[in-house]
Parts: sequence; structure tokens; C-alpha cells
Amino acid sequence: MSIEKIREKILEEGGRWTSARQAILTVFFSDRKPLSPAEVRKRLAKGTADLASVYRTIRLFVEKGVLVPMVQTTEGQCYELSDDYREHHHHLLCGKCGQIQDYEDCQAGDVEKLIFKRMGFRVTRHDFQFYGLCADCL
Amino acid sequence: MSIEKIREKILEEGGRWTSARQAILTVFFSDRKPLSPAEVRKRLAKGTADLASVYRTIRLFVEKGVLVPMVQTTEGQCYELSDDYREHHHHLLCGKCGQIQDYEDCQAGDVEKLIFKRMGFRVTRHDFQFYGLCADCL
DNA sequence: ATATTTGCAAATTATTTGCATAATT
DNA sequence: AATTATGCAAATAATTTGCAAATAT
Repeated sequence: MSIEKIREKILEEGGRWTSARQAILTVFFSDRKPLSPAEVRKRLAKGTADLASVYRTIRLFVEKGVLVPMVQTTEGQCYELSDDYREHHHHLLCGKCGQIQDYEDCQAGDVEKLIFKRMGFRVTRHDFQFYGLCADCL
Repeated sequence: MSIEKIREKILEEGGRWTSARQAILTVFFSDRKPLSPAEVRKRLAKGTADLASVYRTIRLFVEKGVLVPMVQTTEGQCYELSDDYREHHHHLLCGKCGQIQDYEDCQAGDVEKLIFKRMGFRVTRHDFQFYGLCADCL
């Protein structure tokens, strides 16, 4: 379980492992899709954490490389687990039903080599969104 | 000049071509990078358009397919011209200096075919971000 | 002349911050 | 016991809306 790894990392760096942090992280591990702070809050049992704490906790996890900001044109800034804590993947966003699926096959390696050769830009991470219509909506 | 095309489209659909719309669109055509509403406003001569009108105008252009929302983790929601009005491209975001470059070579076609074959998802548009270090910052 | 768009102010919504209290080490 | 994190309320920022006045057709 990599929640344990994250806990250790936080502790090593002088942070504390609180029930709020545990609960918020658990939301991201169970509901594996991009979530906004408000959505995270909604998924927590009432009284678990104030919205301000959700914001602070998300910021902490982003700084620690646990979460990454993600786009979702419909509802503000969302976050999800970084590649260090789940399989690398891309997003398929259906323009009709709004559903977001993950797609785990990635051929970006060659493109990244090409980018370095042509532009001198060293890619360390990428983030692909594919928009269209899902199987159900086609 | 495709500003002219856009003007005609707006007029045909019963909209009006105002100096604010012309000015805002011109900003996107001159400064070809993702811009937030506030940044667009800053680039307009004072008195050209109220910030509320910038928001309304951007929304209109997004509905008409002229602009597309773009991510930029640093400063809120940004927009730029859609592929219909400029060359298709991807973004290279330097994590050190913050600069955003365009990269115009795209091999996504094959990947999109694969996505359809495997997932039944029909991709109509994609949006790729590459994060890393630019040539100057390496 | 008519319908649409704008500015301005006010209303919402999203996000951040200060500080006393509570919880973790 | 010392330090860090939390809740709550208040501050700030971002975005939207109503409506009368202005502008485009």
C-alpha cells in the first residue's frame, strides 16, 4: 500500500500524519479520477475536514509530488495521483456524457526524443487529454 | 485574414460585430499563446472593454469554436485560438522559467486509431502538454 | 426602430489567510 | 513540551449576473 510510503515521507520531512490527511488521500486512492477540492470534500464523512484544510492538504500533496493538477474544462482545477502512485495514463473525455476514462497505453517516448532533438527541450512529464465521444455516446 | 471569417460567422448567426469583439480577437491573433481573461484585458487599450465583457466575449468565442480552453497550472483558466484558426500544436512548458513554447509536429493520428480500436472512443480533438526544461534552462 | 451588447455595480463562487485551539510527535 | 495542523471566520480573487444605457443592424 503506497499510502504508507506517503505517510513515511511526510513524517520524515517533519510533517504530521493526521486523520484528515489520511482521509483525503484515501479519497484519491479510491476514486481514481480528477477531483476538485469541493468534490473531495463531498466525499468525506461530515466533520472530517474543513474545506480550507482540503485546500491546504491538496497543496501539500502537490508540493510533495503525490498529486498533480489536472485539467477539466467543466469544473475548475482538479487533482489526481501522480504517476509515482498509480499507472501512467491519459484521459479520454466524452463531450456528450462528460465521463472521463483512463487510457493506459502510452507511446509518448518517441515523441519526447524527437522534441529533445528538435527543440532542445527535455520532457520530464506529460499530460494528454483526448476529447471526443465514448462508446456509449457514439 | 480569418478574423474576417469569424466576423461573418458571428453576423450570420445574428450576433453583432463590435469594436470590443474585434479588439479581443485581435489580441489572440497577435499574442499567440494561452491567455487568461485578465491578461487579455491588460493587453487592451484602456477603456476598450470591461473585464465582464472580456469574460462574456471569451465565452462567446468558445461556444463558436474560435477559442479553446487551455490549461496552465500557474495562472487559472487560459484560452487560445482553436485549430480551426491556427496550426495544430502542442505545448512545451518549462518548469524553471515558466515559458510556454509551441511544438507543431504531431503524431497523434495513430494513437487515436488505437484508442478507437481498443476503447471504442472516437477522438475528435486532443490537447497535449509536455512539462520539462527548455534549452535555456537545461 | 429593434435587438443585441456593454459597463457598472452587486452577487456568487473559488481560494487563501490569521489566529486561537486541538492534535501529533 | 514543542511544533505542526485544524477549524472557523474573515479577506481576497475569480467569475457571473441584472439592468439601464449605448451601439450595431
